[in-house]
Amino acid sequence: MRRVLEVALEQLAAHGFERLSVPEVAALAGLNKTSVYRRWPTKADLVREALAASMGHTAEALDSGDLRADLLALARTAVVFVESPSGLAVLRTLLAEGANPEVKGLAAAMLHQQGIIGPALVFARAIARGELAQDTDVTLVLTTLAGAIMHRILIEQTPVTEHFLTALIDMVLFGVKRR
Amino acid sequence: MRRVLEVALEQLAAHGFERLSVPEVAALAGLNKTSVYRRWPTKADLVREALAASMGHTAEALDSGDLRADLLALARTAVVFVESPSGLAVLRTLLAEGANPEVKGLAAAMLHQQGIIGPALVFARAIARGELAQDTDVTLVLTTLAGAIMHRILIEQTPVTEHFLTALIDMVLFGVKRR
DNA sequence: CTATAATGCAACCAAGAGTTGCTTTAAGGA
DNA sequence: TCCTTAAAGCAACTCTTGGTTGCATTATAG
Repeated sequence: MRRVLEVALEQLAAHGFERLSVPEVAALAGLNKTSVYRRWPTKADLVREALAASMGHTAEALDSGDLRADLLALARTAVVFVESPSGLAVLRTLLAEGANPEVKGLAAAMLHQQGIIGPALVFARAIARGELAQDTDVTLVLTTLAGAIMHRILIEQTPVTEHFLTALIDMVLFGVKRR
Repeated sequence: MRRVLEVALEQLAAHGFERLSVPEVAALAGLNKTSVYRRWPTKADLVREALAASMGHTAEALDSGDLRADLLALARTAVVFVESPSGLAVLRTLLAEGANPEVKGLAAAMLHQQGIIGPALVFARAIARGELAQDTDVTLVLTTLAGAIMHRILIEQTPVTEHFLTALIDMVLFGVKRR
Protein backbone atom coordinates (compact mmCIF):
# COMPACT_ATOMS: atom_id res chain seq x y z
CA MET A 1 0.00 0.00 0.00
CA ARG A 2 2.88 2.27 0.80
CA ARG A 3 4.20 1.25 -2.62
CA VAL A 4 1.28 3.07 -4.27
CA LEU A 5 2.29 6.37 -2.76
CA GLU A 6 5.88 5.93 -3.87
CA VAL A 7 4.84 5.10 -7.40
CA ALA A 8 2.41 8.00 -7.46
CA LEU A 9 5.20 10.34 -6.48
CA GLU A 10 7.49 8.98 -9.16
CA GLN A 11 4.81 9.31 -11.78
CA LEU A 12 3.97 12.79 -10.65
CA ALA A 13 7.57 13.87 -10.89
CA ALA A 14 7.98 12.15 -14.22
CA HIS A 15 4.79 13.12 -16.01
CA GLY A 16 3.10 15.86 -14.01
CA PHE A 17 -0.32 15.85 -12.46
CA GLU A 18 -2.30 15.99 -15.64
CA ARG A 19 -0.70 13.00 -17.28
CA LEU A 20 -0.63 10.94 -14.12
CA SER A 21 -2.93 7.95 -14.55
CA VAL A 22 -4.40 6.28 -11.50
CA PRO A 23 -4.84 2.96 -13.29
CA GLU A 24 -1.23 3.08 -14.36
CA VAL A 25 -0.04 3.85 -10.86
CA ALA A 26 -2.04 0.90 -9.64
CA ALA A 27 -0.53 -1.37 -12.25
CA LEU A 28 3.01 -0.23 -11.51
CA ALA A 29 2.41 -0.80 -7.82
CA GLY A 30 1.16 -4.29 -8.54
CA LEU A 31 -2.36 -3.53 -7.38
CA ASN A 32 -5.71 -3.65 -9.02
CA LYS A 33 -7.02 -0.25 -9.91
CA THR A 34 -10.20 -0.76 -7.95
CA SER A 35 -8.20 -1.13 -4.77
CA VAL A 36 -6.55 2.19 -5.39
CA TYR A 37 -9.80 3.92 -6.31
CA ARG A 38 -11.36 2.59 -3.15
CA ARG A 39 -8.85 4.23 -0.89
CA TRP A 40 -8.39 7.42 -2.93
CA PRO A 41 -11.56 8.34 -4.80
CA THR A 42 -9.91 11.09 -6.81
CA LYS A 43 -6.53 11.65 -8.36
CA ALA A 44 -6.05 14.71 -6.18
CA ASP A 45 -6.60 12.65 -3.03
CA LEU A 46 -3.93 10.22 -4.06
CA VAL A 47 -1.43 12.88 -5.01
CA ARG A 48 -2.12 14.89 -1.90
CA GLU A 49 -1.40 11.94 0.35
CA ALA A 50 1.65 10.91 -1.65
CA LEU A 51 3.11 14.37 -1.28
CA ALA A 52 2.20 14.62 2.37
CA ALA A 53 3.80 11.27 3.10
CA SER A 54 7.01 12.31 1.41
CA MET A 55 7.90 15.24 3.59
CA GLY A 56 7.12 15.47 7.28
CA HIS A 57 10.19 17.44 8.21
CA THR A 58 9.79 21.18 8.03
CA ALA A 59 12.63 23.64 8.05
CA GLU A 60 13.03 25.12 11.49
CA ALA A 61 13.70 28.81 11.82
CA LEU A 62 17.36 29.73 12.12
CA ASP A 63 19.03 32.45 14.08
CA SER A 64 22.79 32.40 14.00
CA GLY A 65 23.04 36.13 14.31
CA ASP A 66 24.53 36.40 10.84
CA LEU A 67 22.36 36.94 7.78
CA ARG A 68 24.73 35.20 5.40
CA ALA A 69 24.90 32.10 7.55
CA ASP A 70 21.14 32.04 8.04
CA LEU A 71 20.52 32.42 4.32
CA LEU A 72 22.98 29.71 3.44
CA ALA A 73 21.39 27.27 5.84
CA LEU A 74 17.94 28.18 4.62
CA ALA A 75 18.99 27.82 1.00
CA ARG A 76 20.52 24.43 1.65
CA THR A 77 17.36 23.00 3.12
CA ALA A 78 15.32 24.58 0.35
CA VAL A 79 17.56 23.00 -2.25
CA VAL A 80 17.29 19.61 -0.63
CA PHE A 81 13.54 19.94 -0.88
CA VAL A 82 13.43 21.28 -4.41
CA GLU A 83 15.79 18.61 -5.69
CA SER A 84 13.78 15.85 -4.06
CA PRO A 85 11.18 13.97 -6.08
CA SER A 86 8.28 15.53 -4.26
CA GLY A 87 9.82 18.97 -4.48
CA LEU A 88 10.38 18.61 -8.19
CA ALA A 89 6.87 17.32 -8.56
CA VAL A 90 5.37 20.23 -6.70
CA LEU A 91 7.36 22.82 -8.55
CA ARG A 92 6.84 21.35 -11.99
CA THR A 93 3.17 21.03 -11.30
CA LEU A 94 2.87 24.49 -9.90
CA LEU A 95 4.67 25.99 -12.86
CA ALA A 96 3.00 24.02 -15.53
CA GLU A 97 -0.48 23.86 -14.18
CA GLY A 98 -0.60 27.27 -12.60
CA ALA A 99 -4.04 27.61 -14.10
CA ASN A 100 -5.66 24.48 -12.69
CA PRO A 101 -7.02 25.66 -9.33
CA GLU A 102 -7.39 22.14 -7.97
CA VAL A 103 -3.66 21.70 -8.31
CA LYS A 104 -2.70 25.20 -7.45
CA GLY A 105 -4.04 25.06 -3.92
CA LEU A 106 -2.45 21.72 -3.37
CA ALA A 107 0.99 22.80 -4.49
CA ALA A 108 0.88 26.16 -2.80
CA ALA A 109 -0.06 24.58 0.51
CA MET A 110 2.92 22.32 0.13
CA LEU A 111 5.33 25.15 -0.48
CA HIS A 112 4.04 26.99 2.53
CA GLN A 113 4.22 23.98 4.79
CA GLN A 114 7.77 23.50 3.59
CA GLY A 115 8.79 26.73 5.25
CA ILE A 116 9.29 28.96 2.28
CA ILE A 117 8.17 31.43 4.91
CA GLY A 118 11.24 31.21 7.08
CA PRO A 119 13.22 33.69 5.03
CA ALA A 120 10.94 36.56 5.94
CA LEU A 121 11.85 36.11 9.59
CA VAL A 122 15.53 35.89 8.84
CA PHE A 123 15.40 39.18 7.00
CA ALA A 124 13.33 40.87 9.64
CA ARG A 125 15.96 39.99 12.21
CA ALA A 126 18.77 41.17 9.97
CA ILE A 127 17.04 44.51 9.63
CA ALA A 128 16.40 44.74 13.37
CA ARG A 129 20.06 43.95 13.90
CA GLY A 130 20.99 46.82 11.64
CA GLU A 131 22.69 44.47 9.18
CA LEU A 132 20.33 45.59 6.46
CA ALA A 133 18.84 48.99 5.77
CA GLN A 134 15.33 49.66 7.00
CA ASP A 135 14.01 50.06 3.48
CA THR A 136 15.57 46.94 2.03
CA ASP A 137 13.47 45.39 -0.71
CA VAL A 138 13.17 41.98 0.89
CA THR A 139 10.82 40.71 -1.76
CA LEU A 140 13.31 41.48 -4.49
CA VAL A 141 16.05 39.60 -2.68
CA LEU A 142 13.86 36.58 -2.07
CA THR A 143 12.66 36.55 -5.64
CA THR A 144 16.21 36.73 -6.85
CA LEU A 145 17.56 33.97 -4.66
CA ALA A 146 14.66 31.64 -5.23
CA GLY A 147 14.60 32.38 -8.93
CA ALA A 148 18.27 31.70 -9.41
CA ILE A 149 18.07 28.39 -7.60
CA MET A 150 14.99 27.27 -9.48
CA HIS A 151 16.43 28.33 -12.80
CA ARG A 152 19.50 26.31 -12.04
CA ILE A 153 17.54 23.22 -11.14
CA LEU A 154 14.59 23.34 -13.49
CA ILE A 155 15.98 24.91 -16.62
CA GLU A 156 19.70 24.33 -16.60
CA GLN A 157 19.06 21.04 -14.84
CA THR A 158 22.40 21.36 -13.10
CA PRO A 159 22.86 20.32 -9.48
CA VAL A 160 23.19 23.15 -7.00
CA THR A 161 26.74 23.05 -5.69
CA GLU A 162 27.91 24.60 -2.47
CA HIS A 163 30.09 26.87 -4.56
CA PHE A 164 27.14 28.11 -6.57
CA LEU A 165 25.18 28.78 -3.44
CA THR A 166 27.86 30.81 -1.70
CA ALA A 167 28.69 32.75 -4.85
CA LEU A 168 25.02 33.55 -5.38
CA ILE A 169 24.37 34.65 -1.83
CA ASP A 170 27.57 36.66 -1.61
CA MET A 171 26.79 38.45 -4.82
CA VAL A 172 23.24 39.29 -3.88
CA LEU A 173 24.07 40.26 -0.31
CA PHE A 174 26.85 42.49 -1.49
CA GLY A 175 24.54 44.11 -3.95
CA VAL A 176 21.79 44.69 -1.46
CA LYS A 177 23.81 45.81 1.52
CA ARG A 178 25.26 48.95 0.04
CA ARG A 179 23.01 50.99 -2.06
CA MET B 1 -7.80 29.71 -40.76
CA ARG B 2 -5.46 32.16 -39.12
CA ARG B 3 -7.93 32.12 -36.26
CA VAL B 4 -7.04 28.51 -35.53
CA LEU B 5 -3.42 29.41 -34.88
CA GLU B 6 -4.39 32.20 -32.55
CA VAL B 7 -6.72 29.99 -30.59
CA ALA B 8 -4.13 27.23 -30.46
CA LEU B 9 -1.67 29.66 -28.96
CA GLU B 10 -4.15 30.84 -26.37
CA GLN B 11 -5.01 27.30 -25.41
CA LEU B 12 -1.37 26.37 -25.25
CA ALA B 13 -0.62 29.25 -22.93
CA ALA B 14 -3.69 28.53 -20.85
CA HIS B 15 -3.53 24.76 -20.50
CA GLY B 16 -0.14 23.60 -21.71
CA PHE B 17 0.67 21.23 -24.51
CA GLU B 18 -0.60 18.10 -22.87
CA ARG B 19 -4.06 19.38 -22.09
CA LEU B 20 -4.46 21.19 -25.38
CA SER B 21 -7.27 19.55 -27.31
CA VAL B 22 -7.36 19.83 -31.07
CA PRO B 23 -11.14 19.34 -31.23
CA GLU B 24 -11.57 22.08 -28.70
CA VAL B 25 -9.32 24.44 -30.59
CA ALA B 26 -11.35 23.76 -33.71
CA ALA B 27 -14.60 24.45 -31.90
CA LEU B 28 -13.31 27.70 -30.41
CA ALA B 29 -12.11 28.79 -33.81
CA GLY B 30 -15.53 28.06 -35.27
CA LEU B 31 -14.24 25.26 -37.48
CA ASN B 32 -15.08 21.65 -37.74
CA LYS B 33 -12.43 19.44 -36.21
CA THR B 34 -11.96 17.53 -39.42
CA SER B 35 -10.83 20.66 -41.18
CA VAL B 36 -8.18 21.22 -38.56
CA TYR B 37 -7.03 17.63 -38.58
CA ARG B 38 -6.75 17.78 -42.33
CA ARG B 39 -4.29 20.62 -42.31
CA TRP B 40 -2.38 19.59 -39.17
CA PRO B 41 -2.39 15.83 -38.76
CA THR B 42 -0.86 15.94 -35.28
CA LYS B 43 -1.09 18.24 -32.30
CA ALA B 44 2.62 18.95 -32.54
CA ASP B 45 2.21 20.15 -36.12
CA LEU B 46 -0.47 22.59 -35.10
CA VAL B 47 1.42 23.91 -32.11
CA ARG B 48 4.65 24.21 -34.04
CA GLU B 49 3.03 26.36 -36.69
CA ALA B 50 1.14 28.42 -34.15
CA LEU B 51 4.34 29.22 -32.31
CA ALA B 52 6.28 29.91 -35.48
CA ALA B 53 3.60 32.29 -36.70
CA SER B 54 3.63 34.22 -33.44
CA MET B 55 7.19 35.43 -33.42
CA GLY B 56 9.23 36.43 -36.41
CA HIS B 57 11.09 39.25 -34.71
CA THR B 58 14.34 38.31 -33.02
CA ALA B 59 16.20 40.46 -30.53
CA GLU B 60 19.08 42.23 -32.18
CA ALA B 61 22.38 42.52 -30.38
CA LEU B 62 22.88 45.74 -28.46
CA ASP B 63 25.99 47.78 -27.90
CA SER B 64 25.47 51.03 -26.08
CA GLY B 65 28.85 50.93 -24.44
CA ASP B 66 27.28 50.57 -21.01
CA LEU B 67 26.61 47.20 -19.48
CA ARG B 68 23.69 48.38 -17.39
CA ALA B 69 21.94 49.92 -20.36
CA ASP B 70 22.57 46.87 -22.51
CA LEU B 71 21.26 44.55 -19.84
CA LEU B 72 18.17 46.64 -19.29
CA ALA B 73 17.35 46.68 -22.97
CA LEU B 74 17.99 42.97 -23.24
CA ALA B 75 15.86 42.24 -20.20
CA ARG B 76 13.03 44.34 -21.55
CA THR B 77 12.81 42.45 -24.81
CA ALA B 78 13.18 39.17 -22.94
CA VAL B 79 10.31 40.14 -20.67
CA VAL B 80 8.14 41.11 -23.59
CA PHE B 81 8.72 37.69 -25.02
CA VAL B 82 8.27 35.76 -21.81
CA GLU B 83 5.08 37.60 -20.96
CA SER B 84 3.63 37.03 -24.40
CA PRO B 85 1.30 34.10 -24.96
CA SER B 86 3.82 32.20 -27.01
CA GLY B 87 6.59 32.93 -24.55
CA LEU B 88 4.51 31.77 -21.64
CA ALA B 89 3.50 28.73 -23.59
CA VAL B 90 7.05 27.83 -24.45
CA LEU B 91 8.32 28.32 -20.93
CA ARG B 92 5.50 26.54 -19.21
CA THR B 93 5.78 23.70 -21.63
CA LEU B 94 9.52 23.51 -21.35
CA LEU B 95 9.38 23.47 -17.58
CA ALA B 96 6.49 21.14 -17.17
CA GLU B 97 7.07 18.76 -19.98
CA GLY B 98 10.82 18.74 -19.92
CA ALA B 99 10.58 14.99 -20.21
CA ASN B 100 8.48 14.79 -23.37
CA PRO B 101 11.09 14.88 -26.15
CA GLU B 102 8.55 15.81 -28.78
CA VAL B 103 7.90 19.02 -26.92
CA LYS B 104 11.40 19.61 -25.68
CA GLY B 105 12.97 20.06 -29.08
CA LEU B 106 10.15 22.32 -30.14
CA ALA B 107 10.45 24.61 -27.15
CA ALA B 108 14.21 24.67 -27.02
CA ALA B 109 14.44 25.69 -30.67
CA MET B 110 12.06 28.52 -29.92
CA LEU B 111 14.11 29.85 -27.02
CA HIS B 112 17.25 29.80 -29.10
CA GLN B 113 15.68 31.52 -32.04
CA GLN B 114 14.43 34.14 -29.63
CA GLY B 115 17.97 35.27 -28.90
CA ILE B 116 18.44 34.09 -25.37
CA ILE B 117 22.01 34.01 -26.61
CA GLY B 118 22.55 37.75 -26.84
CA PRO B 119 23.53 38.25 -23.21
CA ALA B 120 26.78 36.34 -23.62
CA LEU B 121 27.96 38.92 -26.15
CA VAL B 122 26.98 41.82 -23.96
CA PHE B 123 29.03 40.44 -21.09
CA ALA B 124 32.00 39.64 -23.28
CA ARG B 125 32.09 43.26 -24.38
CA ALA B 126 31.75 44.53 -20.83
CA ILE B 127 34.74 42.44 -19.83
CA ALA B 128 36.75 43.59 -22.83
CA ARG B 129 35.86 47.16 -21.90
CA GLY B 130 37.20 46.55 -18.41
CA GLU B 131 33.81 47.19 -16.88
CA LEU B 132 33.80 43.71 -15.39
CA ALA B 133 36.64 41.66 -14.00
CA GLN B 134 38.23 39.10 -16.25
CA ASP B 135 37.13 36.25 -14.02
CA THR B 136 33.52 37.32 -13.65
CA ASP B 137 31.14 34.40 -13.30
CA VAL B 138 28.94 35.30 -16.23
CA THR B 139 26.89 32.16 -15.93
CA LEU B 140 25.97 32.98 -12.37
CA VAL B 141 24.85 36.46 -13.31
CA LEU B 142 22.75 35.21 -16.20
CA THR B 143 21.20 32.49 -14.11
CA THR B 144 20.36 35.02 -11.45
CA LEU B 145 18.80 37.57 -13.76
CA ALA B 146 16.85 35.05 -15.79
CA GLY B 147 15.78 33.19 -12.69
CA ALA B 148 14.50 36.25 -10.92
CA ILE B 149 12.48 37.34 -13.92
CA MET B 150 10.99 33.92 -14.48
CA HIS B 151 10.20 33.50 -10.82
CA ARG B 152 8.41 36.78 -10.88
CA ILE B 153 6.36 35.89 -13.92
CA LEU B 154 5.72 32.20 -13.51
CA ILE B 155 5.49 31.75 -9.78
CA GLU B 156 4.52 35.07 -8.28
CA GLN B 157 2.52 35.77 -11.43
CA THR B 158 3.21 39.45 -11.02
CA PRO B 159 3.95 41.68 -14.00
CA VAL B 160 7.53 42.79 -14.39
CA THR B 161 7.64 46.51 -13.75
CA GLU B 162 10.34 48.85 -14.89
CA HIS B 163 11.10 49.48 -11.25
CA PHE B 164 11.61 45.80 -10.55
CA LEU B 165 13.90 45.47 -13.53
CA THR B 166 16.17 48.36 -12.63
CA ALA B 167 16.28 47.37 -8.97
CA LEU B 168 17.19 43.84 -9.92
CA ILE B 169 19.88 44.77 -12.37
CA ASP B 170 21.35 47.41 -10.11
CA MET B 171 21.51 45.01 -7.22
CA VAL B 172 23.13 42.24 -9.21
CA LEU B 173 25.54 44.50 -11.05
CA PHE B 174 26.61 46.10 -7.82
CA GLY B 175 27.16 42.72 -6.30
CA VAL B 176 29.17 41.40 -9.19
CA LYS B 177 31.30 44.42 -9.93
CA ARG B 178 33.19 44.58 -6.69
CA ARG B 179 34.19 41.38 -5.15
C1' DC C 1 -22.15 26.09 -65.97
C1' DT C 2 -19.16 22.87 -64.58
C1' DA C 3 -14.99 20.95 -62.37
C1' DT C 4 -12.27 20.99 -58.40
C1' DA C 5 -10.85 22.05 -54.00
C1' DA C 6 -12.09 23.24 -49.31
C1' DT C 7 -15.24 22.66 -45.54
C1' DG C 8 -19.03 20.56 -42.92
C1' DC C 9 -21.10 16.72 -40.81
C1' DA C 10 -22.45 12.55 -38.81
C1' DA C 11 -21.20 8.13 -37.74
C1' DC C 12 -17.77 5.41 -36.09
C1' DC C 13 -13.48 3.42 -33.65
C1' DA C 14 -10.26 3.01 -29.94
C1' DA C 15 -8.38 4.05 -25.61
C1' DG C 16 -8.59 5.25 -21.17
C1' DA C 17 -10.74 6.89 -16.78
C1' DG C 18 -13.71 5.69 -13.40
C1' DT C 19 -17.86 2.57 -11.48
C1' DT C 20 -20.19 -1.55 -9.92
C1' DG C 21 -21.37 -6.15 -8.38
C1' DC C 22 -19.60 -10.07 -7.21
C1' DT C 23 -15.85 -13.45 -6.03
C1' DT C 24 -11.66 -14.66 -3.86
C1' DT C 25 -8.18 -14.36 -0.50
C1' DA C 26 -6.34 -13.45 4.21
C1' DA C 27 -6.38 -12.99 8.98
C1' DG C 28 -8.05 -13.41 13.49
C1' DG C 29 -10.95 -15.04 17.03
C1' DA C 30 -14.01 -18.61 19.09
C1' DT D 1 -10.31 -26.03 12.73
C1' DC D 2 -13.91 -23.33 11.28
C1' DC D 3 -16.32 -19.10 10.74
C1' DT D 4 -16.60 -14.20 10.27
C1' DT D 5 -15.17 -10.10 8.26
C1' DA D 6 -12.35 -6.86 5.93
C1' DA D 7 -9.44 -6.14 2.09
C1' DA D 8 -8.13 -7.08 -2.50
C1' DG D 9 -9.09 -8.98 -7.15
C1' DC D 10 -11.56 -9.17 -11.30
C1' DA D 11 -14.44 -8.72 -15.14
C1' DA D 12 -17.79 -6.16 -17.31
C1' DC D 13 -19.76 -1.88 -18.17
C1' DT D 14 -20.34 3.27 -18.91
C1' DC D 15 -18.78 7.61 -20.52
C1' DT D 16 -15.81 10.79 -22.30
C1' DT D 17 -12.50 12.17 -25.63
C1' DG D 18 -9.21 11.98 -29.28
C1' DG D 19 -8.89 10.82 -33.80
C1' DT D 20 -10.66 8.66 -38.51
C1' DT D 21 -13.55 8.02 -42.54
C1' DG D 22 -16.99 8.50 -46.20
C1' DC D 23 -19.94 11.31 -48.07
C1' DA D 24 -22.64 15.64 -48.69
C1' DT D 25 -22.29 20.61 -49.24
C1' DT D 26 -20.47 24.92 -50.37
C1' DA D 27 -17.61 27.92 -52.76
C1' DT D 28 -14.35 29.39 -56.26
C1' DA D 29 -12.59 29.76 -60.69
C1' DG D 30 -12.03 28.70 -65.45
